[in-house]
Amino acid sequence: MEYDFKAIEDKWRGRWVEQETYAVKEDASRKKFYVLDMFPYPSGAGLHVGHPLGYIASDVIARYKRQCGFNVLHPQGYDSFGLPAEQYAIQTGQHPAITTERNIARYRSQLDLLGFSYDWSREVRTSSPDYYRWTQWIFARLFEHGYDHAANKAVSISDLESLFSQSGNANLDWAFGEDTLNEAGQELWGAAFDGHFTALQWNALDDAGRSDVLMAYRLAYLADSEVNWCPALGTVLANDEVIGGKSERGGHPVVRKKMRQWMMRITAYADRLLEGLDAIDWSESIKEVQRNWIGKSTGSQLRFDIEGHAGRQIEVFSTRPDTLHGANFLVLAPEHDLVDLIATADQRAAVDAYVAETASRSERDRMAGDRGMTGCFTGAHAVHPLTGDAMPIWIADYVLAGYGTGAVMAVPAGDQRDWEFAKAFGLPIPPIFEGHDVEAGAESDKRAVLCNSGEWDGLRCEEALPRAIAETAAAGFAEPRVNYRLRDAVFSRQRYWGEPFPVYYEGGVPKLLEDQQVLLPEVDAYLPTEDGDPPLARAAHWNVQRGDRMEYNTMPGWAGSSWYFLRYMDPHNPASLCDRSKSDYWGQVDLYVGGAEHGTGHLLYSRFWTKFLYDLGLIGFDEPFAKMINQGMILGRSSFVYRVEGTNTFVSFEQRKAHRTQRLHVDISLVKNDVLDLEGFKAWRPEFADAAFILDEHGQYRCGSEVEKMSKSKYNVENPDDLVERYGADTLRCYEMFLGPLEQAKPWDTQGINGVHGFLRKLSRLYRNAEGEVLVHDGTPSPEAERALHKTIKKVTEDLDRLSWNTVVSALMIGVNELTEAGAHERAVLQPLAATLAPYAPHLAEELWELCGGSGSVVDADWPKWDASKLVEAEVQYPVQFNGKVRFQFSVATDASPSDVEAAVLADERTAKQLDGRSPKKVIVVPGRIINIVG
RNA sequence: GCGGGCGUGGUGGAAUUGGUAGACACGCCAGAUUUAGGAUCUGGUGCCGCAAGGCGUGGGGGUUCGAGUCCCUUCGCCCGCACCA
Repeated sequence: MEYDFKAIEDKWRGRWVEQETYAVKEDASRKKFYVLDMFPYPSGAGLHVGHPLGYIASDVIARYKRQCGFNVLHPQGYDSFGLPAEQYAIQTGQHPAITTERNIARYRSQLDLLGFSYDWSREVRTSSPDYYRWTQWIFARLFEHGYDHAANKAVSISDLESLFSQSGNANLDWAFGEDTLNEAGQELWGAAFDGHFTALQWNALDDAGRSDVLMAYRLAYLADSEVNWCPALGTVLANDEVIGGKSERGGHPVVRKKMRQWMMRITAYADRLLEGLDAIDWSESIKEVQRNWIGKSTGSQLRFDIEGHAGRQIEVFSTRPDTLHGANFLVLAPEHDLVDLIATADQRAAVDAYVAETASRSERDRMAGDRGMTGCFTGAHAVHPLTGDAMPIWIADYVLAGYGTGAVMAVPAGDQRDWEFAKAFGLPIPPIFEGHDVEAGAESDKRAVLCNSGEWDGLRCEEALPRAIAETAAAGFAEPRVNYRLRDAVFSRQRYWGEPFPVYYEGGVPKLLEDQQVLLPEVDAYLPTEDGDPPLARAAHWNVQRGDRMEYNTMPGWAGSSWYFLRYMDPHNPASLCDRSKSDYWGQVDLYVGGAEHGTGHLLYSRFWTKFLYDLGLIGFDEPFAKMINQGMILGRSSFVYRVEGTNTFVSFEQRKAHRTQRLHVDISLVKNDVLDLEGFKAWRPEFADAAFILDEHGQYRCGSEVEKMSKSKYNVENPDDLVERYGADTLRCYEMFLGPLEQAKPWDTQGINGVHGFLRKLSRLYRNAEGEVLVHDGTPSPEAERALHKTIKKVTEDLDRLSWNTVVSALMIGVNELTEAGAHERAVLQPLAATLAPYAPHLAEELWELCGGSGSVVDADWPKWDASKLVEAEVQYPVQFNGKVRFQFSVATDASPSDVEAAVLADERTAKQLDGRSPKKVIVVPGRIINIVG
């Protein structure tokens, strides 16, 4: 056999393990390259052909860069804490560690089949105590740090304590959140301090009081917050784990509930997370998702007095204070604190009814899309700060309680929603833009020129806005303000299978427990206790290690995945999470490959933790992933049969319309070219054993088909193990890359794999014929063979440099086709060809490299360089256009100058024929490309 | 509604800075070979036309000697966010 892929792949897989081919070490004399895959959650289902796509792509680049002389770090590991293993544990009593271990073993065996160049000695697992020890350590540092906006970095809480004891909290610009304090803390903050305290007051506080105050400054803090509680899963979910009111995993209902939770003050980093996006090479769509998620808006916070409520004011955030002259009413969210206070007697019943109605229908209606404007007048009025005019105060559910201050100043001439509200309730629309027809809709164009706006008349937004922000602030009724949509992240989960917190409580005060590692305890069941405490509360000897009790919650799935890329650099370090010398050497991930579904989760949190670790001086860079590529999904091609209703008769695709039919998925292994294997179908499932068929004119049963997501229930899953068995790993690797651009979603088509398999076979035949005789010899290659080789090297190199994985396979195919035609069997050609093939088909490349007498492993073979002089042909063929249409081909010496070419082509008889007596107006010669004659 | 992306043969796709549109494959057609296997080899294959030639990158318009590529406009599809003040 000329291409015995099975023997070849077994042989080299074994050698690589034996010789530790893929182990890497730091080497200061060499340039590094770090290629990383998003590590998988080891699910029980195993891999389908879609999963390895990104791994193959990153492996190709890792191997290419290594051949180019880089010291390449290309590790793999497992995100092994998570819900499915826990769910399985609840059902079966099986410890999640055992399930996880088994799934990892299965994953590993499947990955090993594909010939990846991972350095497995660096494997990490987030659920291993040696790993989560450092996740806990990072948490502890977050607990011990706050964020100083003046210094624009994380700063130690102990520094803050000494500042407090010297001068209270005056003049500090640290990130804090008074609204997330617990009751005692809010009491202290509001009643005792009114937001400000002196050194004297601070020094007089007891341990619990100080803890309450400091909590408002910590980056990891405890707060009574509204959380997404999922009763079915018995746990809290982060916002990005809730989709349309249902849990992302399992689709269970989620409700809002107030709970005391650990939180992460990611909002402190909002600005840096936003700015950092400009410096990284990610897809515009993911950057945009993150920008939207952070949702920064700049403007003013304005205060409006309320008629008849001296001392009370309504605070409003606006990005367009320059339109203040057009504001003629206020709108509060129905949940706003002041609604109850200001509603007048005659409007109270209506207000109460509207508030109740909003509360009851909020969930479902929020999803319903556009509803008409609803709202209700409170009867109260505010005072316009510039004109003193009375402004009616309304409530409406288009104003969200959770954003800004939960109140807006309505400018119907400038905001479409305000305009619609004004129209719906017959409120006036004061014009504030020159030439604007207020009946036609709001003026959203920022280039519109203001009028009826006092000193700002004649200005556009660009000039008026900064003045408005400054002047309203100077006038004393507003302050410049930046608002974010980003919320702090909930960091507690009521689960078993996650990192335990290194925290105990003493008199209700949380303290770090760090002189020994807090390990995940054994429990008798993986469910909450009868009191509703999380599963960890069941652990009898564990739950009081110090103080009164341990923290029973565990950390969310994203904790371990927020820093794993660092641990690969120094995976076994017992003294620190990653030695600074190692992280300085390996640095940022140069290429990160993974799915796009983590835009607001993993990819935001890991940026946040990276910036924090940078602030602490633990690493020297503050963005983890310099460049990222998101692979598209590989879709399955499902096949369908059509059962005539109420019978066991199946009708072929074309004739199905003549019957009332039911469409059923059929296993794709029973279908070839849309034609059903009838006997196979009958044997597939018992109920089809006596199936009858209505066939088409060729006597065949033709199936319908559709491209959908791969899933077991659709019987359209292609399994990589089977394909490796039939075609070999090298074929599968090449084929997955050949399918199309990596980032694009594309359907899987098993038939196409034959073409790629044939290519590798044809390539093998250059080296060894069907009888197994070696054809490689030391003769001098023909110019055609050399040209084919160097053309291929050039194309493959350039394509890999621009990460165009799919076109590389085409280039190799063309090269092999040309070399076959040229009968090239010379070592001088075939040895570099093997090196060029190595990133895509490493097993076969090793075999052929060895066969050519190459030294060492092809993995370390120098990447071949193309020789431009070998590419030059004596003559160039020019397509000759007349008025833009190609009429004939014209050969001319390569070294002819453009004017020589012009003269030669004009002298050609075919040119005369095309011109038919006319004289050319213009002749364009693009050297090496094209000739265009106008005339 | 807003944001991002994409529309090229029967299919996946190629065309990197404007320079022969459809490379490379799949599929299909024809032939060869082979005691039917999901094998191999050769040739053909965008559309119309016998041909010369014409038409062709969702549609319309423009810039240019030349447009899949740039500009304007319009239609359709996919993804994300969704009343963010």
